[in-house]
Amino acid sequence: MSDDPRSLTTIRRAFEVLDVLQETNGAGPTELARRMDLPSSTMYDYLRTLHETGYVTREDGEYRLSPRIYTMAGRMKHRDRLFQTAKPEMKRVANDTDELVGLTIEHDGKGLILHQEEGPQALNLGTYPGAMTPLHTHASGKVILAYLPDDEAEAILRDGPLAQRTERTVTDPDALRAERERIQERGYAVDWDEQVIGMGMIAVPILIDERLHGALNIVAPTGRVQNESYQEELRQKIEESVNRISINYQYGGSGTPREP
Amino acid sequence: MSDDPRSLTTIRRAFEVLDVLQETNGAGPTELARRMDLPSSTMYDYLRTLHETGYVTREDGEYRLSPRIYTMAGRMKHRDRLFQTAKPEMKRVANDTDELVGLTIEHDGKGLILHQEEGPQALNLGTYPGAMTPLHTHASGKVILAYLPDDEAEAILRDGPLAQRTERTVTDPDALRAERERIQERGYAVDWDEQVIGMGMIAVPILIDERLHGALNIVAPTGRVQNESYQEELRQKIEESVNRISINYQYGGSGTPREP
DNA sequence: ATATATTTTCCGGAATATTCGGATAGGGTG
DNA sequence: CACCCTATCCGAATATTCCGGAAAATATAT
Repeated sequence: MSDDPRSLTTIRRAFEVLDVLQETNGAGPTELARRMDLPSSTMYDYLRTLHETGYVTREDGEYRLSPRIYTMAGRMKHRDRLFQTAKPEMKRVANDTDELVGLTIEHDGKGLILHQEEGPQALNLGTYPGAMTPLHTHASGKVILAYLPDDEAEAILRDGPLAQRTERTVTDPDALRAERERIQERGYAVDWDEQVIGMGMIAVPILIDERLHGALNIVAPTGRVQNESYQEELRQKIEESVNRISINYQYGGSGTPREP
Repeated sequence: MSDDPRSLTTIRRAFEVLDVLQETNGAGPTELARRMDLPSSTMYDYLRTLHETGYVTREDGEYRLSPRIYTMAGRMKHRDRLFQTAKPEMKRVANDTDELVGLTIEHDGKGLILHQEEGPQALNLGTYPGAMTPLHTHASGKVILAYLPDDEAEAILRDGPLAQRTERTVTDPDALRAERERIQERGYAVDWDEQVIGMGMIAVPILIDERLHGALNIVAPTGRVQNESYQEELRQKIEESVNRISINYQYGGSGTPREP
């Protein structure tokens, strides 16, 4: 539990409380104390303090995560230049194609959905902004793997385990290494049924100044993605979109929009 | 600084560090230590621990908030029943009217934008999900004030100060009390130029089981909102939408969607 | 209604985790 | 190469956390 004797256990525990609160969806000191194996008087002190900070709410004896988290995340996203430049483009493509358009970045060796725009009829199979997924399980992640520095990509492939999400998920490191090269040559990646059955994805890297900033992808039902001409059409659309994003990112407006 | 001697200062400080990190957008121990008036060795301990938790990243000596916040907020939102039921309705209205549709909830005496859907051409004047604003400065907030229990509303009006956002912002408590009553009678609120010049808003309460869950609103340029027949049209659309939301909220599907 | 069980909140003192000055190492700049 | 600034490391003092147990509050059972 206390690995490094120099790290502040009080802080580590406080965040563990947040994690547990997220799972329990509202609980009292006793239950939380049980879950974390602490005296409930201690848990009480933690909850009281977390409540003071505003990140935890207390309603009739039940403590839960406070919507203040939304404010922190929202502000951060609002100030993110990649998000700001990508968003209008993603909207355009989503409305144009009526599919689901996603923007994924790498964080901590995993894929994190930074933003998503859905066309009016687009189907969404349970992915949402903020969700983290293993990189090797979908086209966006594989694009990221392909354009990550070799050593980082290799570390991810080597240190596994590489989760098997569906029966089509590629989990063999050598197969994934081969795919990295193919993606680097072609400049995009496609998958279907590898993360979720019925879901296909086309993804291209967002490279700015030679540096990988993320991947833009379109999600469509497997059937449609298998159709080569449609796949080609979608691919062109997101490639164009990425071009505009990278131009606007570099030469575009002020950067940070105003605050309300 | 240390108000209540029984609250855990380590936790309070840790969250203050997060706040400061949010403002600085990347900084080293020394700068952060200066800002919080602490020895930099102490700040180092905090940063090191926050980094361990995963909520802070360290890249070449610069510490910053980690995208992990997105994951926490995203999961929370994804599990929020009000959001889940409102979202498809908001999309429909946004595409139908081509304006900006918002869902605001009350938190800590202020208005918090839980979600926003923009029509393809909708203009967005700097509001974003997660943003918090004083309730008395826009239609959504006033609807919430009107349907909040009297004592809570009164506390907000009494304890001021009521910020003046534009020259049209209503800051007189008595005027706001009168408006509460009018809103309760009519069942909706309208404002223009009260929060942002050029921005008009129509808002209706989301009442489920007699309890206020939030407010749904449409934002449009002041000029369009001043047009009575258009205003009426928009109002009807969000009222219908709220009806569907409240029905689906009560009798709708499973509740929590699947995780990816 | 009354009794009983359970949970939340409060409190004081012991134990120990945090804190801070100072030492060291690392980076950048003229 | 010397200087300055910053990040990191360390050990000892002490202010904080932590826990057991009491009191209040709440829920459940009789």
